[in-house]
Amino acid sequence: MDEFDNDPVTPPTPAATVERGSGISLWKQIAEQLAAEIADGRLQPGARLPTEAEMAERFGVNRHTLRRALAALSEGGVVEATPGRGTFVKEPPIRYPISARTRFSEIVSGEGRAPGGRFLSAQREPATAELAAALKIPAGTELLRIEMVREADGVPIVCGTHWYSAERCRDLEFLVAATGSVTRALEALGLGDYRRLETRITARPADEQERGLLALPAGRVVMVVESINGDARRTPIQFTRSRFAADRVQLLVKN
Amino acid sequence: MDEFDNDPVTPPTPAATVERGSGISLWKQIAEQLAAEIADGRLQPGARLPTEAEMAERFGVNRHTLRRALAALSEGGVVEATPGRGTFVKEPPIRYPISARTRFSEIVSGEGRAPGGRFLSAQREPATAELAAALKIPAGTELLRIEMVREADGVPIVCGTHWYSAERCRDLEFLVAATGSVTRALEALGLGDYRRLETRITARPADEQERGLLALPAGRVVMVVESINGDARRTPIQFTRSRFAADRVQLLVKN
DNA sequence: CGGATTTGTATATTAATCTAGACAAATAGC
DNA sequence: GCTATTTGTCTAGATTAATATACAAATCCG
Repeated sequence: MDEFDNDPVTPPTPAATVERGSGISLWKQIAEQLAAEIADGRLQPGARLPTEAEMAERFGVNRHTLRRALAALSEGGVVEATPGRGTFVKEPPIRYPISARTRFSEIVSGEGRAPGGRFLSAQREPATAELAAALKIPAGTELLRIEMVREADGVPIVCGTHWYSAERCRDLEFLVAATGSVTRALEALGLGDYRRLETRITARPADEQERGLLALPAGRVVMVVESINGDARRTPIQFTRSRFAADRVQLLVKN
Repeated sequence: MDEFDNDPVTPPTPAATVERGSGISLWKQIAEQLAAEIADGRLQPGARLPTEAEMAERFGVNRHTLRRALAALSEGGVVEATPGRGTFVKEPPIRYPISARTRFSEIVSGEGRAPGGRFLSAQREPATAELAAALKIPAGTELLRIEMVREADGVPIVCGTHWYSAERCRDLEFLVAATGSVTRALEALGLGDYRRLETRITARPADEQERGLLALPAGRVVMVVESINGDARRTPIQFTRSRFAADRVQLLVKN
């Protein structure tokens, strides 16, 4: 038998200990410990961490030291703090593949989250030169413009503008409102099999309207994804400009 | 193709870099890097490290910082520094099993090192009470006392005193001197199959004589191993008191 | 609205880490 | 033995990490 046997001399501490003078700074030790708790699921995404004061006491450390640990985690996008509310484990970004056949609800479901969305507005307007070129139609042709916000588990992910050549889908706006799904509305019109023909991606700070729609604090970034979608014969039928909340989505391009 | 391709933009530095403000102190980073070099064989046991000044420059830190890294390694028994000579990668301790059949030369050979030894002296003396009890003979019986030092790769490992009951092996001392091996000398006397009957282990600081024989600096420790060895019929024929240099040997007791 | 809670920010102080330079002590080679 | 080299030790100062308080600002709840 071992001299130390199995005697539980050390109390079964819930592992909230740091070691001073070890060559690893306290904030780093704390950050690693919290990151581990998040990584192995003891702290679920969306969960609220104890208050800074509580954790500082738990680790036996000053609140400022603990805050530096949180700052490191926040830097790495692992947690997010909001004044007055607390610090929360960040939801992992949705992995959003940009492929020929890309459907929001399928992707979100595939990530184990509940897809949703809001229909904002629909109106008719003439095609600008850019839209006309993208859709290969004469400039000034009347288009149907639809504004939408799409959500996962109730949090907005992307707001987007869709333009349809109006003559090809006269009742689309009503169908979208009725079914709540662009995909299903298009299916009803026999255009269910649309596919991406071209996609352009860029990014910039979210403007005020986007921050409102996506519930983003100031300074956050949106990824702007413009795509031209066509039917089975690769004829352009739709142009979309979507703005994804960059810290909630990771666009995935397979090569 | 990746945007960064395989262009070797960063020069092929021999990995002597440290990161400031990373939450890990410089000395720790250096210690870990050196330990890695030793662990993966880039620095062989016995090899001399560059001078402190050189390494300090290589890592871009002050000599004191580097010294703290070396202190940590020295603490862990990974390196050893001697003034005026340099800092050396420590030889790993010989694993020395204490079993019924324990032969120095076999053990050292088994560790891939060259066994050796020096015969120091032989004299006859009467048995003390302790020796008499161990060998189960009357107190005062004349014993043969032999002093030896045994080495591995030329570095002394253990100095030992052996007592034999003189009448059973009158010419042993000459045979040992001639063959250089206790084992072979005993074999010549038909006592080759001696085995450990009992072993007692303790430790203490090395005295002056031991430090001389084992080339130990002041303050080092010897493990004192007393064993009673017997013949095939378990009759005691030999008592030994060996002093192992504690930092060169690891005694191994299998259970 | 108003109070309680919680994160954010500022300032000052103490402790740990790193730097700088000088010199002593041991070793090796001539 | 003498000199150069290398590790050991000391003192002093600069930089970074951590602590201690205090208060502002945002959020939540009744």
